[in-house]
Amino acid sequence: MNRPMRSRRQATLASLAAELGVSRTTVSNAYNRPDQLSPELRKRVLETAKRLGYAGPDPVARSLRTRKAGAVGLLLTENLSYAFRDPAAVGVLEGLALACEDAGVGLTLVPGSPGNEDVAAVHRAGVDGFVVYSVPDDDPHLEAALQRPVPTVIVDQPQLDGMDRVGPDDEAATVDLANHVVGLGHRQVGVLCMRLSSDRNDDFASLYRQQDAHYHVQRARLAALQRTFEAAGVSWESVPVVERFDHHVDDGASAARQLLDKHPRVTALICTSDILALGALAEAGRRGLRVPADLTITGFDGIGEATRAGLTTVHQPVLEKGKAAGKLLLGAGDRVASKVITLPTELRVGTTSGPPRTAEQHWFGP
Amino acid sequence: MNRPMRSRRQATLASLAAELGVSRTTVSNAYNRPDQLSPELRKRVLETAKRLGYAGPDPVARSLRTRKAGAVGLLLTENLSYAFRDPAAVGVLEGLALACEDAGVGLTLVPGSPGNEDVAAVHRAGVDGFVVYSVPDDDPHLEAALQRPVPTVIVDQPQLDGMDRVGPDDEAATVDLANHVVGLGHRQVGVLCMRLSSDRNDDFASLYRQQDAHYHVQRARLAALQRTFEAAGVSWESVPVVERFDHHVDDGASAARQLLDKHPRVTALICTSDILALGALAEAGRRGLRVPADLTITGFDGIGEATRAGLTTVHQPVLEKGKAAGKLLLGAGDRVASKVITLPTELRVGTTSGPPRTAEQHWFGP
DNA sequence: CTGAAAGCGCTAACAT
DNA sequence: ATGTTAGCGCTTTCAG
Repeated sequence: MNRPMRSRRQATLASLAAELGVSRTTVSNAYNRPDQLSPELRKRVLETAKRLGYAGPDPVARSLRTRKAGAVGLLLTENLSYAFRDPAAVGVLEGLALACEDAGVGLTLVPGSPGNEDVAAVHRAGVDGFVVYSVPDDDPHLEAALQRPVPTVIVDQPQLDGMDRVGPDDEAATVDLANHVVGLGHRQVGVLCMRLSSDRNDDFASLYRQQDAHYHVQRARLAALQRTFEAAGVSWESVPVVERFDHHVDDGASAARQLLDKHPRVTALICTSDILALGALAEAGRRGLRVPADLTITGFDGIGEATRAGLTTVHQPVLEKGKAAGKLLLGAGDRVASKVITLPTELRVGTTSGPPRTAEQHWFGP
Repeated sequence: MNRPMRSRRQATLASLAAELGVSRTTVSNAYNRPDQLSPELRKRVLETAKRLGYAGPDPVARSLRTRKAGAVGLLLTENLSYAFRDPAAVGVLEGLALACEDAGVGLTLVPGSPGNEDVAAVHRAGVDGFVVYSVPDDDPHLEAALQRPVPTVIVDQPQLDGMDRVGPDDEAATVDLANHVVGLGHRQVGVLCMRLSSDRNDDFASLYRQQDAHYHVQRARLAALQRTFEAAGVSWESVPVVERFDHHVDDGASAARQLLDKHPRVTALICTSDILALGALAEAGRRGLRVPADLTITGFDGIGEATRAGLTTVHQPVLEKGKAAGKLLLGAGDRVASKVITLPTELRVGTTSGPPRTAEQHWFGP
C-alpha cells in the first residue's frame, strides 16, 4: 500500500460537519472564508479534519459548483517529442507554466497525437480554456477545442481570423535573416525546413509543396526566403529545400547530408530552426567543411545551445511567448475583440555566417 | 469576441434531452455507450447537440460523478526554470506525458515554488494521483500531496519508506564514474554540485553541508565520490566542492571559475549534472585549458548536448524514468506493497576525460 | 457568525 | 433499447 490506510470511506465535508455538529457551510467557510467564523471554531474544524484524514474540499466537486476548473489546457498536437525536445517549444511551455503559476491555476497537457483523430481527450479535459500551440492549419483537435465553451488562444500557428493569437512576425524576421545572407554575397543557397504537412516527406520539397504547406510558420518563412532571394536575383526554383518530418538534431544532419550530396556547390544552408541548424553544423564537421569559410549555416529561434555554438540565428522570446499566451487566456474575461500579440525578434549574427568561398578558393573536402 | 456567440446559456445534457424529448440517460449513452441505443437515435442526438452548440458532457460534472479526474498531477517544487531548462528533467516530463497519453489522461503541472509555503495548489488540483519529481526531503508540497486520498509516486527523490519510487542507483552509478576518473590517475579533483539545501549557497560546500544535504540525489552522489576517492587514498577533506543554487550552464561556468581560481592544480572536475559540466567546459575553454589534456571534466545524465560535446558522463534513461513513473501511478490500483523501480545507468566515456597532465607538462594557461 | 435549502451537470443502478 | 431515481461533494444565497 503506498498510502496510509484509510478507514472505510474517505471523509467528506458533510461527514466532517456531522462529526463536529456544525453545518456544512461552516466547514466550507473554514477553508474558503476564514473571516466568516471564529478563529476557535476554525481551529476546531481544521483539527478534526486532520484527525479524520480530510484534506480539504474535493477539488472536482468544488469546480463543478464554482464553474471553474482551475486549470488551463495546453494542446500539443505535434507528437510530444517535438514539444519536449526543442528548447524553443519547451520555453513556450515554461512561460505558460509561469503565467499559470502566477494565476494559481494548473496547466494541463492535453494529449492528442498527430493523425490521431481521437479528439476525446480535448472534450474530457477539465479546463477553463485552451492554449493551442503550433498545430497545422486544419487540426481536428483545435476544432474540438473551439467547440468547447471556453476561450482559446493560439500560439504561433495556425493564423485564424478572429482568434486570439501570439507569435512573432515570422515573415519579417526571416526577411532580415535572408538579407544578412544575401548581403554576405551568397547566391547558391539551400534550405532545411521542418514538416510542411502531416504526410511524411523526408526529401526535397517541391515549390508547390512549399506554398501549400499546412503549417503557417514554415510557409511564412519559406515565402520570406523566396521573396528576398528572388529580389536578389536568385530564382527560387533553383534553390533546393529539404524537408524533415521529425525534428531532432539528427534530422538536421541527415537533411544537410541529403542536400549537400546533391548540391555540393551550395555556400549557405538556411535552416528554419536551430535544431536543424545544429544538425547541419554537425554534418558540416563530419564532411570537413569549415564553417563559415566553406559553408554558412543559419538557424531560427535562438535556443541556448545555438548561442553556445555561435550559430547565426533569429532569436525569439519564447518564454515571453508562453507567458503572453497565458496572460491573454487568463485575462480573457469578456473581452469583445480578439487580440493578436506580435513578439519582437532579433537577428543574432554569430560565427557560422560569413562570405561565400570564392570560386578560386581551394576546397578542403574529405 | 474570441468565441462564437452562444445563445444565452450553455446547453447541458438535460436541456438537450428535453429538446429531444428523451431521457438524460439516452443522451449520456449517446456519448458514453454508443451500443446502448439505436444508431438512428444516436445520430439524432448528436445532430441536435451540434445544432445547440453542445460539445458533449461537461468534464467536471462527469469527473465528480465517476470519481475520476482523468488527469495526473506532476508536482515540481523546484522553480520551474529548473524543470524546463534541464533536458534531463524535460525528458522525465516527456516520458510521463507519453505514459499519460497512452492512458488517455491529462497531465497537470501543479505549481509550487520552492520556499513558497502555499500548498493550496496541491489541494485544489483535480487529479487522480501525483507524480512528485525531485523535491527536497522535507517538502511541504509533497506532504500535502500525501494528505490527498490519491496515490503518489516519487521520481528520484526523496527516498521515503513505503512509497512508490522510480530512479537510478545514484550511488552505484557515481562509483563507476569515480572509478573511471581514479583509474585515469586523477588524485587532485574538484566537484561541482547542485543545490544541497533550500538556503542558497553559491560557494564551497563544507563536508557537513554535503552530508546534511536535503536532496537525496546530491547527497548520494557526493557520498559515492567520497567513498571512492578515499578508497584511492584521497582525503575528501581536501577535495573542493562548489555548490550552485541555480542550474544553468552559466552556473556551471561560474562554479568552475570559482573552483579553479582557488585550486588551479586540480586535474579533474566532476560535475553532478551535465548542465554544470557544460558550463565547466565553457569556462575551461575561456581559460585556454585543453580538455582533457589539461583538465578532465565529467557530467551526469547523458543529455543530448552533452553527447554532442563528447562529454564523459553517466547516462540515465530519463524518458523511461518518466514513463515508468506514469505507469506505476496509473496502474497503482489496489496494489498492496509499495514498489521501487531502479533504472539502469551507463557510464559513457567521451572525449573530455583522460589522464592528468603530469607535473613536468607545460601548462598552457592564459 | 451559523444554518437550511437548492442545485452545479452528470452517470449508474435499477427498472421497464 | 430507453426511462426513473438517486446522488457524487461542494458552495452559495438567504434567513436567522
